[in-house]
Amino acid sequence: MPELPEVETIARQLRARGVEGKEILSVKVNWARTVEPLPVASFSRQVRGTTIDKISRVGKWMMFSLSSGKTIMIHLRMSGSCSMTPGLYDRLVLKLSDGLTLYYRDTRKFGRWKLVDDPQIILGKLGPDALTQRFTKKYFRAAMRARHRMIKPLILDQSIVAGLGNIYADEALWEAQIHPERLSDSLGDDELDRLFKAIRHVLTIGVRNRGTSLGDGKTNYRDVAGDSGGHREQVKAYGRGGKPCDRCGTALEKTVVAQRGTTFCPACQQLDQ
DNA sequence: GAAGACCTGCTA
DNA sequence: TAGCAGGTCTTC
Repeated sequence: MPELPEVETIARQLRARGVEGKEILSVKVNWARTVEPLPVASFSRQVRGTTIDKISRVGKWMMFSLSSGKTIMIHLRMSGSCSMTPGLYDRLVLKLSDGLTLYYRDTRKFGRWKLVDDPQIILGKLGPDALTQRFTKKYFRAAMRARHRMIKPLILDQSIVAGLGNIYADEALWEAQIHPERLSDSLGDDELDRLFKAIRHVLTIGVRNRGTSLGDGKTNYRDVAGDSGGHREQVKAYGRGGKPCDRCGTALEKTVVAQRGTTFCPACQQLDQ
């Protein structure tokens, strides 16, 4: 669930709540596999007593830089979130100085907290973050042309561009009017430029709206305050199968592309170009 | 490119 | 009760 805008929202809110600069007084791990590497005891021992100097984000990774020189790298996967108040499904709890407590919540238990010496070992495998200057039109064109793959799974590939997940991929393709199964090396300059712009646009709007949440259940994204994010009303494609396209009124189609649920407009996003 | 694994909760 | 879900990794 959490993609770039949701992770960015959480990172910003943790900063706003003063988590940076706090000492970690204690660590409680309720689901052992959240933590890597195991065992939990050594994770806790290495983290306790350090200060969270800085919170940052690259792609869907959030990093806590610790005063020890180590880094906690957090990946929320499908259902991870952070809160300053306790709740069901808290898998890891950090007691911080000044009376703050950070609760890591994760219904499906897929998320990970990795303690690493060097974040680059993980970040080095990622393509440029979609909202940084490193992600350029020129890079994007070349990366797409260099491959012969369906465009949707390609823009979901974090080693090519970091940050997009299933929702924003569908949104970007809808906005650029490109069929999700078009082959990457069949796209013209104008189409690639449109998609490049759309990727940046949907993510930027997503951040501005503090992320997206669909449905109302416990498994959905929540920000640090427990809010569901304001981007939900802005979604044009994802989860709108059968509903009319905002652009042309044609019923949106729900299919499966590369094993992922995919919604697109069969009129605006054509396969044969 | 596809399928299975990791998990739980919600919807049909 | 079966099938599905925003992510990634491993193994064909």
